[in-house]
Amino acid sequence: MERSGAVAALAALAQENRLDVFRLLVAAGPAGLAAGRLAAALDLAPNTLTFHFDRLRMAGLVTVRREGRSMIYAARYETMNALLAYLTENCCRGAQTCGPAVCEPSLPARKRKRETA
Amino acid sequence: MERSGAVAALAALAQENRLDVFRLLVAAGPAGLAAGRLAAALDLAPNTLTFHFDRLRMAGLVTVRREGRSMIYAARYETMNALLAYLTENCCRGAQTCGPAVCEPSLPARKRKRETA
DNA sequence: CATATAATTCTATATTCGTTGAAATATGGA
DNA sequence: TCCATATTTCAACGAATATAGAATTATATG
Repeated sequence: MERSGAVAALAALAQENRLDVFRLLVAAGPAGLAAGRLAAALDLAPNTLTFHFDRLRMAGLVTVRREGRSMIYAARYETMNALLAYLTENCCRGAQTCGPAVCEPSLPARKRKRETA
Repeated sequence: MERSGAVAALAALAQENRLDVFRLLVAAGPAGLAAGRLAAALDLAPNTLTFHFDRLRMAGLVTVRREGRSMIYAARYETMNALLAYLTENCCRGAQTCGPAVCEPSLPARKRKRETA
């Protein structure tokens, strides 16, 4: 990730409602959540939410897919991890002290190629 | 760290010049850098830089101290790490897959209580 | 087709942001 | 004290941001 992409992602997350949206999507995992459900959960007007979704999407932090009448938004872990990598790039250069700082779905242990159980 | 603090830190970093400033400070370590040196390095007007320093300082991302005629700015790793922790909080809940995501000075291996060498 | 649901688009508006230029403050040295 | 250096403060301005209201598009169902 380069600087402009990092700034875009940071700006997208630098807003209370969007940060809430993104955290809910991260917690929701790859299945994502319908726009309406998020609107209800966060008590936001649907058009306001659309505005915020656009920001998140332009920053590459979420994806959308249509499912019937609903639009399902889901977190893009790849971008999130690239951002974390960019932010920690200048820290403890070369030392292993710094963890990889990765973000993965919260509830992945279902259909994975058997590991840890 | 709570949401408002995270938003403040994200907003502070969500600007090209400020992100550059912060990364240079992170790379510079606890010794920090004089405002003038950063102004020269980034080719920014001194008053513009003051504006950005204020944002970073209000977000708790940097500290200042006077040294002669110069103002020395330094990164606050503590806040940076709290932000990283907040961002990765909802990721792979409970799994060790996610690293600790910490940010420490780049060149610390000098006066530490002997470890790893 | 008519209607309800889900979400988006468009327009407007108050607020905040980033930069600039001029003036002011603080420190150190002759 | 006088002057240069280092940085901040103040005022102004165009640009971007976040929200709200009204109208529109898309999908499903009777």
